Amino acid sequence: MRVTAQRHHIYDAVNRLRHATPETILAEVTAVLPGVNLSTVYRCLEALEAAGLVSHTHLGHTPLTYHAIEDHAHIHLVCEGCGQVVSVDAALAAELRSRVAREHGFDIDPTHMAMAGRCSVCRLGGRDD
Amino acid sequence: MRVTAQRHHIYDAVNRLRHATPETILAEVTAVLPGVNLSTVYRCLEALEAAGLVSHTHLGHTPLTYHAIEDHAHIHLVCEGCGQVVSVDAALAAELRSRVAREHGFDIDPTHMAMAGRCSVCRLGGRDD
DNA sequence: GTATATGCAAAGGGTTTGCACGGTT
DNA sequence: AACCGTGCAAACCCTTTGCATATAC
Repeated sequence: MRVTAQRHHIYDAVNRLRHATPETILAEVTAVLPGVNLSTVYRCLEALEAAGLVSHTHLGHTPLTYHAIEDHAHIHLVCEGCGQVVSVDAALAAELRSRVAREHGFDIDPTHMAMAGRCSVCRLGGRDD
Repeated sequence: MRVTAQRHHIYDAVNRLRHATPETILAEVTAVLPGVNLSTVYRCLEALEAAGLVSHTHLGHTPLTYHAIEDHAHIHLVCEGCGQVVSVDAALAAELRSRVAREHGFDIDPTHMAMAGRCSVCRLGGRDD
């Protein structure tokens, strides 16, 4: 894998940002490397992911989010009320994982897609949307 | 809520199809009601959902899928190898739900977003994608 | 009769692709 | 020198929106 300035800075941006989207990564990288293109960001992220250096999570309605591999061991909870993203320990899904594996032979990765729900504030506040 | 032929047929199509997407619903409805428009499908689904008659699930890379409310009590597992969608009882996530509720005050709806993973076939077959 | 749904066409957001140029190895 | 990565522009897919017409109430 070739080392280019773009890949380097994109990798750095992912490590620096929380819930980094291609757009926020582009903004971050452009500050130090003007002229970078969005499609380059997409292609670099793909390459970095194939190389096992970053990974992505689907949050739902928003664009894909990327994060460093080490940050990966949590489940993302997206509040349908306020959109807030809460991260919780992936170990909380251990029992679900083992039961699904046992009963259905399916190996779940609970970190790859967020789970929807309602945060405490929206739940108590009765916020509908 | 007004009862129109479109809404009626779209509702029927959702009840008939599995993992109904707006496109597959359109095809189904067009067969019996030619000239229906995709945007009508989207708007009707929105109305039916607001009325509590259908609900939708995010499967990941694919378009939204709609289903009848009664069918709703399962978690969708999407295999990253073959794309297969497996449905399992939502009760399997009961412990995860209560722990997250207790520890984070967050009320998870495990049915709204699918969970990614690998089905038994792809796991054993070592399929990468 | 009036408010709401529909069809159509166009726009929108996120992501992917084709191609020629430039940079890494 | 060969190949891979980049910038640019256009295309792509899914979804939403504006507007005039048609329809349910």
